[in-house]
Amino acid sequence: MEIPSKYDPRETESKWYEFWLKNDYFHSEPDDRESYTVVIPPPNVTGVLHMGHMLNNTIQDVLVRRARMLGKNACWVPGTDHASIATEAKVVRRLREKGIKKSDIGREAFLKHAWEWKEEYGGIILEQLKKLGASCDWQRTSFTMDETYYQDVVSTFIRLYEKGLIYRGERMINWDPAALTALSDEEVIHKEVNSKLYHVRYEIKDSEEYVTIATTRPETILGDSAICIHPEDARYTHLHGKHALVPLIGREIPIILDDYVDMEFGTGCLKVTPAHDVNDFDLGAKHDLEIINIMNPNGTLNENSVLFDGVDRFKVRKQIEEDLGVSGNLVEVESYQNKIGYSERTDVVIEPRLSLQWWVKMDDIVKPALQSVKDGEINFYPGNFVNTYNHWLNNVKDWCVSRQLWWGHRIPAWFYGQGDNDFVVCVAAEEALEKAKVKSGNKALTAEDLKQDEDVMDTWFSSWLWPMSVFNGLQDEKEVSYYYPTADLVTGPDIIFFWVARMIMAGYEYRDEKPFSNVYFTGIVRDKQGRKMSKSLGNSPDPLELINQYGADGVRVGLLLTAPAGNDIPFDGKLCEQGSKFSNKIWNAFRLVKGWEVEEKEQPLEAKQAVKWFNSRIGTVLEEINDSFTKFRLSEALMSSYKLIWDDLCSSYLEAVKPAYGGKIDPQSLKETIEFFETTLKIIHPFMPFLSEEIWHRLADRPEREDALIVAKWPEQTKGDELLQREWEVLSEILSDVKNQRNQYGISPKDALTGSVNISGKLNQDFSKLFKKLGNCTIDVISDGGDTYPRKNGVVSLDLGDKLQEEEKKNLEKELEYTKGFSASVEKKLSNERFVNKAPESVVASERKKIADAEAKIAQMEEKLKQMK
RNA sequence: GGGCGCUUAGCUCAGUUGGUUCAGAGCACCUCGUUUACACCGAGGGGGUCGGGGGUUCGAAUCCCUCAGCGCCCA
Repeated sequence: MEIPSKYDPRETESKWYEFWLKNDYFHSEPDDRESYTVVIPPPNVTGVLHMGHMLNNTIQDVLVRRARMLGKNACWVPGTDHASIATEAKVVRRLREKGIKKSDIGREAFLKHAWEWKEEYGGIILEQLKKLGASCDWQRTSFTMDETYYQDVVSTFIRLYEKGLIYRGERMINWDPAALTALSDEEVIHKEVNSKLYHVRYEIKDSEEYVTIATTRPETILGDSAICIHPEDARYTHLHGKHALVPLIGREIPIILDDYVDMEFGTGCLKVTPAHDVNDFDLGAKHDLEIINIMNPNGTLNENSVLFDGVDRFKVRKQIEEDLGVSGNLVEVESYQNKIGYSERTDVVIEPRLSLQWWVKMDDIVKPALQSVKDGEINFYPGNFVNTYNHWLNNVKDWCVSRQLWWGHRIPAWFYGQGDNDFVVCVAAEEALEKAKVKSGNKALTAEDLKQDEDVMDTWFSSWLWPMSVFNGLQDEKEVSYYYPTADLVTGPDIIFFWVARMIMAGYEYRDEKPFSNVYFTGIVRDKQGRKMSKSLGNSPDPLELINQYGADGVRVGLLLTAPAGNDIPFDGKLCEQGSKFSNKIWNAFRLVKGWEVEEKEQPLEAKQAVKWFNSRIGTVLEEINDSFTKFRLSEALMSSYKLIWDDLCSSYLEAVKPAYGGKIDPQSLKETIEFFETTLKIIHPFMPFLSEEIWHRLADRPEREDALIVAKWPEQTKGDELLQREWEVLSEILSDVKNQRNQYGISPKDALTGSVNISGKLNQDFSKLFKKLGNCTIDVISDGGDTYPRKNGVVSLDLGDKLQEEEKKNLEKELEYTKGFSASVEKKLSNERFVNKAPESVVASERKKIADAEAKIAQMEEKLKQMK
């Protein structure tokens, strides 16, 4: 019987994970049970496990494990995302370190390197999740560039193109000069920065006059096409119809009129640069202005800038400030705060750029997505994200889905000529040729004349198919019709638009059905100071190190203890410590029970009472826990379970049934105790899978596959007996009084005490044996004979001898004062005529009852005090 | 600039439709304790004008207005 007094998770965790894997408990096949499906938010193949993954996947595992125990066919699909930009950037860097340039080796060779990279690093996070206990169906591990998945993405592009939902168009896009690709609006992060507002004057042609504009980007004046003023701006009426000269280069540009200009802002004059600003582009289109593109894709200026061919945009900004100063065109430079767009992936300043790209038309595809959330078909937890969601969908712009990258799903468009419209869209080259012949009317076209679009699609254009494609749902109904719609999605609110909204759109587009019923948005894991955890700050603990230190169970508990849905988690190792202490507590409760020796005898009354009480507690608490789960209040479900085990099972129940030192236990109590233990292990299993499985197998021999805790049946919910529990509370309150007074007067627990206590209502059970056992005291419980829920009146009065009577008197007086105060407050309420007249009858009656109770109590106490004198 | 949300004990948060003295939990803190599962423990204790102000109501942490501070999203 050498069970160590400290629980060591390191010894058990790997053992049980192996066991679960070996017995295939995580694997799901469609059958006649209800399905419960969760798809993992696929981590990037570039990533490493961080605290966010830990939280997110702990939550998923808790939900999945509980669903499995509820008898559902639980299926949690893991996988990874190819992360087009991020991965390509990493591969490019790695190649560069080897002295290889992407453009030199060409597409095919580059992709070979990328795949190698993916094979090397792609599965790291998933492997790490196993340490956490994640019960994913590893046989179903998916990757967004698996062959069938690739086909799905391409066919989706074609499908939407053929439905007229995808089009090719030249528009202003967000250009990432580092990654050399277009980005969608969602991939641009706007940051507030300190910049400068340059006031620059332009000479008016054929006059001595100047007009002054303000700009934060002086380098773009080289691409100016006009100066714009408000038609009603009296200050500039004389300039109508004139021309200005661009400083330094003297190019002539018109002065145009448009009420778009804000007369209040700056000087009321606006320079217009259609090629480099979204608003200017619109203005340019309206006024038919020349579009002068002065920038290369990599962010250097080109020959159209006349002066700075090949020089980087930020260098030019500095240089041109100097040059404008010398030429006398720089009027003023003021410091200025504005928001600048940065690339989410490369963190360089985004360049608005006119470009020919592929777009998804959003206005129709968005409708069912709005509707389903509005109708409650899909529920968000916490619910207030619905507002954010609606706001985005109602204001959404078309989605730029082409990326000038190689790593990803190549756009299935085939060009046969130089015209913007000289292309066909289909999967394969042969088919494309046939289509091209028809479209062009040129029967002589050959395969050599066709050129596939060089670009790939936005990564989110593949991951929006995730809940369907992981079941091969675009190609085969067999599995998808069973697993789809999935049940719960657990993800961060930061990708509500990127991913959640688009999955909903794709779901309705393909299956006319939601992809999931519930979306649980987790918070962000922050450090103690509230900062987001990041590699650069170095404030993130190493998750695997944490698991090593506290055990996976401890970390899981620590993460969930203070994590209501949507709230950020100020992470503190202390929380995990609490988790591991809890593990140890359960472990020692198990040691206690395991150490009991049996003796044939009647079950003592106190044990019977404890059994009845704890059984009732389980009913009540389980109801709370189940309710918390349906509301996705996981931290509350955990806390209820925590208290059920620590307070009710360990502190109360086990103390009540455990045999006296050296004594043995009766068989009935042992049997019932073990059953209770098993029930609590089931309840805690979703949160603490390893420890619970370990003890489960130590409590009994369980050789069969279906005997394991992971597939045990979640406890039936029974109704708790409130009166019974109330009586037990009175018992605890009385014992607490006794202990308190022992403490106060320095009376050893070994000295037996006698005393009495008044209660209102009555106890249906005789607790004398429990008083003796738990408090080493004999207490005369004096009931007032009422029929309400029992309630302790006043402090237990102990026979303490004369010298302690003063103390007791003081207590009694304190209690009396309190009760009088209480009585007075109720009295006051009742003496308020408006209350008596307007409040409901039942409320008034209950107030009257309170008075009556209090007065009886006061009378008792006063009587007692009199006796003491 | 537009939108959403938050402010309750030292910390992190509960507080359902206003109604028992309803101001709670966990942790932290303080005191005591090596009692025979566990010092990763046990017993006990202190601690909040529910951000400020105003209003509605018989009654407000809860509903309304306003001010202050904070957070997030979008432009």
